[in-house]
Amino acid sequence: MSLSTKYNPQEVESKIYEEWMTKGFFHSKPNPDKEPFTIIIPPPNVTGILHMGHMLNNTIQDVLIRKARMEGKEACWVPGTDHASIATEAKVVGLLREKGITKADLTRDEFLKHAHAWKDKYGGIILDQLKRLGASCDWDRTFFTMEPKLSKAVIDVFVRLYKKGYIYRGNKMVNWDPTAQTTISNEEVIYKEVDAALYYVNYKLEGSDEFVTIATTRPETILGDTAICINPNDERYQHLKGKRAIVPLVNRSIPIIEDEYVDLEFGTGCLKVTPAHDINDYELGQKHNLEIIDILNDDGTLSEAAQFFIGLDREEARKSITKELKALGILAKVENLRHKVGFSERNPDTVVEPKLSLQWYVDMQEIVKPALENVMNDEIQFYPPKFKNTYKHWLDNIRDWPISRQLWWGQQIPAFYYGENGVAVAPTVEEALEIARKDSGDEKLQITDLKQDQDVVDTWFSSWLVPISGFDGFENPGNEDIKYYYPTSVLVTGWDIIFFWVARMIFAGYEFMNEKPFEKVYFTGMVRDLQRRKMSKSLGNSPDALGLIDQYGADGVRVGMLLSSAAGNDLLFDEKLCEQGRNFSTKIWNAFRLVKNWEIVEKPASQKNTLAKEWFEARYNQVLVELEDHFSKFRLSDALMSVYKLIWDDFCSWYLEIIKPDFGQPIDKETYDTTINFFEKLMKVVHPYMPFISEEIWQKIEKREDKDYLIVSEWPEAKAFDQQIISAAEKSFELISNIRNIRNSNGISFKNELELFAKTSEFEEYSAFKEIISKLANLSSFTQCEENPGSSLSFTINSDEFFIPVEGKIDVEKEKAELTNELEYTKGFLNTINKKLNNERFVSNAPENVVAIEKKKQADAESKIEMLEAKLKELG
RNA sequence: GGGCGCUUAGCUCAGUUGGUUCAGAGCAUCUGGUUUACACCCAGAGGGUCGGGGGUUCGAAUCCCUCAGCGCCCACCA
Repeated sequence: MSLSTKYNPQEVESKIYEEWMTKGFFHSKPNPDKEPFTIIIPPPNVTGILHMGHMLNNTIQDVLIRKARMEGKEACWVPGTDHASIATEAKVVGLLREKGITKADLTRDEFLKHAHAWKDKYGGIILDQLKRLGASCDWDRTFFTMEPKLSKAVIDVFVRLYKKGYIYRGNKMVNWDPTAQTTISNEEVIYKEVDAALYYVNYKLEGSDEFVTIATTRPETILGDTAICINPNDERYQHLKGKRAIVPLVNRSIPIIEDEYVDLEFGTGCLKVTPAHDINDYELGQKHNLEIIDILNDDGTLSEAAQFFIGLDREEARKSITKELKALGILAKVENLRHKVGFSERNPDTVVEPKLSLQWYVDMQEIVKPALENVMNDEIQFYPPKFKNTYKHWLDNIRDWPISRQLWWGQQIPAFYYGENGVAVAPTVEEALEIARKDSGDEKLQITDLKQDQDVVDTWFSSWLVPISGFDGFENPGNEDIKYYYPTSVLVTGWDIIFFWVARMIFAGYEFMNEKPFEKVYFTGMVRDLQRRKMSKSLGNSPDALGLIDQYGADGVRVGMLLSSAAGNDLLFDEKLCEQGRNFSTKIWNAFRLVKNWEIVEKPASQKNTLAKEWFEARYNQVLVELEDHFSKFRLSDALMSVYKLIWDDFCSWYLEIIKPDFGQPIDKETYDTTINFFEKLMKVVHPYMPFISEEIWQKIEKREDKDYLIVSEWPEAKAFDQQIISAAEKSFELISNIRNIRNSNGISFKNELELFAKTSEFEEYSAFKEIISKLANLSSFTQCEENPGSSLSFTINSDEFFIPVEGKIDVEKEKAELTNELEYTKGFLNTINKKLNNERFVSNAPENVVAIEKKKQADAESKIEMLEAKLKELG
């Protein structure tokens, strides 16, 4: 079989993925003979396209799932997409606008028709992109959070929690996104520092020519003022107590109230109170029984209630009113102020407006309890554990969850209103009718008398259920899937959604299944650029994910991403890492090509080859143990690095170089077979990281049976290994390196054979590797000696001395300088050891073995000094 | 304002219970090498008083205190 000189990832990857799919290797079903290993994907937005964050996150999941599959577990990775109500609705609204259609012109059904059409056409592209990455998801199980079954679960859960008293409707201050025109939760508000202005405005006191100056960042809200507040302890304003002031422009008379909430230091110490447009003002208003004047429409323009600037946007109104106040001569001054302003997560340019409104809430007080406890006691383990703190802090301060959204794309809230104040919460209108009739005692109520709530629930109110609803655990609580796969094994997600999603899934798990949703949570970091900036479209610093795969191959990109990403750490993405990944593919391919092209001959293996095989076998098993340790701690980068070095350094640089026949010579069959077997073993351990090239080589090694694919092969089990041969080999390799170093620093070409003499008590050990050393260091002889054979370069390893005779071709002065350096260093080293050993307290307190080690170091250093001095003397 | 975390080589980071896994890795840099699997390569080298200071200890990158710088989360002053 001939192998192409160049490895072509594009061609190989699509072919291999196709084969895996056809053979159904990704599909999982409950198998009582196997241990389940389950991952639920963090469902990407249905409108999304693959970005770096997805690539990192899903590569990690794929590594874990592939390893589990090879370990003989029933590996099930459930993919899906999230309907992402705000994001998707915004997208559809935007597209309709381009066609000249506004949402207001459409009925709910018409709008949803458009939305579904768009989703069917473009939604889920991201899932195909994940296939390019090599994601081995069970695609037969793909879910969509708005598909009928999952939506039904959402509705049922709503009703269930309502009946339990956990869901209520309340009129409170909420965060309002005027662009999307919906409520959003606290978690969806992003605070950013902005440069703003602080306006000082004079309010006339009622029945007087005096005035009081307030400071505000939002002069447009003056129109909704219903009080001025001072701190009762403020010496400056004692005279204002009990008086009233006049709101400029609207000429409303408002009370001057007192509250210690007011900060004496800030502004003038006089606070204007607008209960409709600020959370703190609202609370003041409640406390002091103030009127609430809402001067804004839902879209952020000024309402009739404002009296002035009606229909003008908030920002515009601010400018206009400032002008007006200035004209009236009551704008005392304007200062620059840098302060934090809340923006909408989904519309990053939109300032969130506090707004009083009637919304549905989940009461979190009870539901949170088991969720906190079971993370703190590690029943659910966080990697890295530092996120337990963040989690606890949030849960300790948790507030009720506003779940209604003024959108159409999502699950409509199953609340039906009738009569004056009647509300019936039920999954269907028919059931609601029954409840309504019973509650109201009015048997004549008809379906047409019921009006369903127009809002939908928060997207997270559906995604918090996916570990359960993904296995149909609500409608079919006892089904085989949910019994077998739940709780899932590990959740892999970014720490940025720890509150949005992770915490809420934990609540849901305990609330609805009475069991955790997952055993472990692996938090990935954010992918950033080299300047630590977040990847973003506007910065243009986000590489094209698919472009990277085209360029470096999926394997290359996967390796590139995982080379430097410890759990919880942000990944500073550098395309060079992908290059390194691609180079690794090429390296593996070339090594395979080398071996495959050897001519094979029936003859006994040389001692050198046998030794090399024994050593590599041991080394391989040693690395397997390392790997298990890394994997058990989710150190995926370390595990990858172990494999990388095993293949590149141990296998290619040492093993293959040792057994490589001279040019044009054949190799003995036994060594060849073993080497091919090593390839199989190496492809297994690299497979989770580089699924494509490993499978390709696996298939090229020999003709395989139909089901004999690497993806479903057995993960190798670490066997007991010979530690002795490893350390002996390491000694020999060090010797080889030393000789190479001598060649290098003295300009002796590798082509010149050298003689090597050793003055050591362990000559037997070295000479076992004689053939190997001679080959890799190009020696003509390697013999034991008692004394320096003369005109030699020499070096030591531990206390063994080695000599290489060179016929006057070396630089004596340079050699002398090097020796002197080393002598000085060793003397200094000995000095510190002597100090330690002369310290009575050290000798009497430190454990025996530690003292013994120091004594050995002392002896070694002493003999080394002796030797170095002798050498220097010899050189003159 | 409350909380969490970080600071180790030029860069990105490991370093678990204080001592032989202790000063490491990868990348980058430098030197040398190419008719022989691979320049997407091979061989080799240099580089850090572990942020500063103090303490505990026979012994500290590791534990404690303190200072400085950085990052993040939460709350939020109009």
